[in-house]
Amino acid sequence: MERYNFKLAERKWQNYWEKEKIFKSEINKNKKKFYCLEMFPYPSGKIHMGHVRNYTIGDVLSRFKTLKGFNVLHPMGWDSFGMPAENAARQNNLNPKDWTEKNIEVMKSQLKLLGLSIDWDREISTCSPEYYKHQQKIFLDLYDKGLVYRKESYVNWDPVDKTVLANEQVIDGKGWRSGVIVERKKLNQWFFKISHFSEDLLNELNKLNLWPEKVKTMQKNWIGKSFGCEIDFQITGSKEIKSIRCYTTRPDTLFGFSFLALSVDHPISKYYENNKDFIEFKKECSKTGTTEESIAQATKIGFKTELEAINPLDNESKVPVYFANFVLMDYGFGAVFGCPAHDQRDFDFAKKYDLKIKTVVKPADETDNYEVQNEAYTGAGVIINSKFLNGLSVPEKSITETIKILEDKNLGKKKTNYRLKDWGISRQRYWGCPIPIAYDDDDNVIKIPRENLPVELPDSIDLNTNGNPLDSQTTWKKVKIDGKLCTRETDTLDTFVDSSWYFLRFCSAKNKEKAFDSNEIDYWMPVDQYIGGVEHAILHLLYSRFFMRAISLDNKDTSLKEPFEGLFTQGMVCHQTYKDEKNNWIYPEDVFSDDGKNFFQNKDPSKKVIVGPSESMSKSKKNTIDPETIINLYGADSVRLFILSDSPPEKDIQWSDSGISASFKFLQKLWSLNEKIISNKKKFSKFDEELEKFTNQIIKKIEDDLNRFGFNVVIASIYKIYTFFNKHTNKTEWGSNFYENYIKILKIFNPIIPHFSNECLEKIDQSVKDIQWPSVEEKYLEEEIINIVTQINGKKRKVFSFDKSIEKETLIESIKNDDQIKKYIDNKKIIKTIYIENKLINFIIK
RNA sequence: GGGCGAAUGGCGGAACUGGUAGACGCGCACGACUCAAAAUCGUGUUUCGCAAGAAGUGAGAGUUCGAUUCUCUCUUCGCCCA
Repeated sequence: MERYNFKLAERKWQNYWEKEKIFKSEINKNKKKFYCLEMFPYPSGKIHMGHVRNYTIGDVLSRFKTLKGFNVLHPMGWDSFGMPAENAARQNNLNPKDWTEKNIEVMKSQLKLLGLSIDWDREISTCSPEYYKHQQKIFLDLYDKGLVYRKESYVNWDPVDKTVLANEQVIDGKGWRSGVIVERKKLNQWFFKISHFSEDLLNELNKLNLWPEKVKTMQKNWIGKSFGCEIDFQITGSKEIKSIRCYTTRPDTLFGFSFLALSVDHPISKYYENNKDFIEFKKECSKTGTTEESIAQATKIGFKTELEAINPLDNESKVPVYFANFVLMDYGFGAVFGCPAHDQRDFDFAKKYDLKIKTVVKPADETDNYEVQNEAYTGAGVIINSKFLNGLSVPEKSITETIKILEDKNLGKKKTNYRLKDWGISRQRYWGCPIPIAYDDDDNVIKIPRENLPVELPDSIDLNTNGNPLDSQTTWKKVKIDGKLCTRETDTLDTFVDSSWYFLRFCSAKNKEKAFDSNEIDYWMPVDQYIGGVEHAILHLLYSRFFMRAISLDNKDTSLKEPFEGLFTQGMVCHQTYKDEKNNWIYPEDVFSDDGKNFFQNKDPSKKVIVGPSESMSKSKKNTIDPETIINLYGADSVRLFILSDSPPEKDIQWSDSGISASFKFLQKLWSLNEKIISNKKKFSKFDEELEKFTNQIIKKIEDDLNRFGFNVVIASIYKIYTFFNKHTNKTEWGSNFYENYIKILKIFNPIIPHFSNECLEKIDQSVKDIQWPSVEEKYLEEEIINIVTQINGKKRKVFSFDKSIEKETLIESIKNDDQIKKYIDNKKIIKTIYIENKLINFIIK
C-alpha cells in the first residue's frame, strides 16, 4: 500500500486547474450566480496564516457553491498602493513599483500552492495605471456630482521630517521616526462628501440581514446620529459680536450653563489674531493631536475672553466665554455650552478655572437637594433647579420638551447631527493614485481632461527628500491644459479609495474603456459573500458602501447601493509567544521542548525560553508560522483541514503543531481507507440500509453546516465518516450500495480537501469535471426507530426505543410497566404527564 | 466611562427553534504489533464513588414539567468607541 504523496497530487491538480482554466468565470444567464470575495491582500512580501484562513474559508464556500450548481465568480487582486512600499523602497534604495511587483509574484505563487479556486484571468493590481486610470475617472465623476470638494483641514505634522503623518504613525503624540511631538497643521485637502449619505448609510444597515450584528452596531455608532438643538446665545462685551450659535444634545441642562467654549478656529477668533496671549494659547492647542482620543485625554485648557453669553432661558444669568482646546471646529459649530454638573469634560474645565457647578439633574432615587460631587452626573433622572423644566424625566421627556420650548420662543431649533465626518482623501505621499487635478496661477481647480488620463506616477523618484517626493518633481508637476500652464496636485489618494470599488472592477477586469461594464455588474453584483477581518468593520466597509452610492447617484447604468449582500468576519490566527532571558522575541522554530513544559533554544539548548501568552501572529512578536514551510511539510489539504477544524471561523484560532500533524495523519488514514476500498476483493451482500441512511444524513448535515459557516463541525462530520466507512469495510461483506455511497462522500470532500478528493475520485475511475453536490433522499433522513427519553420530575432515568408507528397510549403504558420506571412511580401519584412526540416523556409524581 | 460579545472536561470546542450536556479533535492512560523505540491499530477518558448513585455548562436568583439555551443582578475576559 502506498502512502499519500501530497506533493505529487497537489502539483498535478494545480496544474490541471490552471491548464484547463477550470475556474474561469463568464456570464451565464441560465445559471444563478454567486460572487464570493475575500478582502484582497496588501503585497507586503509573503502570505501569512491570516491570509491562509481567510482564503481557505472563501475557497471552501466557492467550491461548495460551484458543486451546488452556481456560476461562481471568485477573483483575486492586490491592494498594492501604500506606505510600506514607500518605506521599504527608501530603506533598500529600490523603486516602490519593483518592490511591490516582486512581492506580488511571490505571494501569487504561494496562493496557488494553497489550491485556491481563483479566476486568475481577472487579477487586478491597484497600483497599475490600468486600474487607477479608471479610479481617476471616477474621481472626476464624483467631482462633477458635487461629492468631492477641497477645504483647509488639519493634519498630523512632523516638524523634523517635515512630513504629514497618518494617525497610526503617531505614537503617544510623537512621530514614529523622529520621536518629536507632532503638531497640528492646516493644509488644503480633498474630501469626499460621505456626509451626504449619512442618513442612508445608517438606515440601510437594517436591510443587511446577512451581516454580523456586531459590525452593523459598530457602523451605527460610527455614524453616530444624535438629536439635539442649535441655540443662538446673545453675547455682551463686544461691539462686533452679537451672538454665537452652539449645537448641543443636552439642551435640557441649560439651567446648569456656566461657560461657553469655542474652538480656536471659530470664526470669531479673527478678533484675537493680534492678541499675543491668544497666539500663545493657540500654539499650545496645536500640540494636541487631531484624534478624538488624544483630545479627550489631553488636559483641558482655556483662554478667557472679555465676552459674556446670556442664558436664553434666564436673561439674568451671564457666563464667561472661553476658547478651549477640547472643542473642535468639525463638531457642531465649533462652539459648545458648558454644563459642568452633567458633562465630564465641562466638569474638568470648570474645576480648573473655578467656574460654577450647578446641578440640574438628579438620579431618580435622590432628593431635590442632590448635588454633584466629584464627577459629572450623566445618567438618567429628573430635572431640578430649572424653574419651568423641573420634574421632567431625563432623558425621555426633558430633551424634546426643552427643544419645544426653545423653538416656541424662537431661541433654538431642533437639529440632527452626525458624528461621521467627510472623508479626507489627500495623502502627501508618492506611492498612491495621483489626484487628476491641476491648479492655474490663481489656484483655481482645473480638472485633467478625461482623455489625458491616467495621470501616471513618475517612475524615477527621489524618496529621500523631506515631505512629499512628488513636490520636488518639477517637470512632472507642470502640465498644459487648454493652453494654460498649470501645476499638478501632488497629493495622492488615500489607499482606502483603491479598495472602495475594486469589487466592481473584478466584474470586468480587462475592460479598457470603462471601469466596469453595466452588463457585467448587473449580473455579478452585489457580492454575495464578502469575507475578511473584523478590523475593517468600519472604515473599508463604510467607504465601499459610500462609493457604491456615490457611483449610483444619477447613474442610468446602475442603481445599486449595497455592494456586499453577505459579510463574514473571521477571527485571527494566534500563536504562543517566546522570549529569551534578555526579553528578546524568539521565533517558534528556534524553540524546542522535550516535555511540553520546559522550553529551550535550538541554537543553544542550555538557554531557557520564557513562554508568553498566545497572541495574534505578528512579525514584531516573531510568533509567526510561515505558511509555505508548512505546506511543504504537510501539504495544502492538511493545512486547509486544520485551519478550519479547531475553532469556529469567526473566533480566534490557536495554531498548534499537534493540530496540523493530526490533520496530516488523518489524511493518511483516509488514504489507506481509499487504498483498501480500491483493492477490494470482498463480496457484496444486499442493499445496506444503514449505510444509505448514514451517507444521506451526514451529507445533509454537512450541507447545512457549510451554509452557516460551521466549518469546524463539518470537519467533525468528516472524522465520523472515516470511522463509519472504516468499520463497514472491516466487515466480510459490503453493502451492494457501497461504491455509490463512497463516491458521494468523495465528492463532498471536494470543497475542503480538493486535491485529495480529485485524486481519490480519479483512482476510483470517476470524472473530476463538473462534479455535483450529491442530492439527499428525504426518506433516508427519517428514522423508523424513535428514542424516548424518559424523565421522572424532569430528571432523565432511562431511554426507550420504539417503532415509529407505535400508538401514544401503548407507548406510555409500556414505559410505565418497565421495571426500572416502576421503581419510581409505584406508590406515588402521577399528577402530570408531559409527552413530546418522538422525543421525550416526563412523569411528574408526588 | 459607554456599547457589543463571550465564559461548557487537562486543552480547542459540540449541542438545530428550551427536551439524553461534553459530538469531533488534541492530550493522557492502558492494551496489541516490536528484541526495543518510533509509526500504526484497538480500548478508555467530566468530577466524586468499589458500586448503586450523586453533582455538574463563571457566581447568584427567576420563569418552566424541564434551562448551556430565556429574564435579572454580579464577576472575569475580549473587541469597539471614548
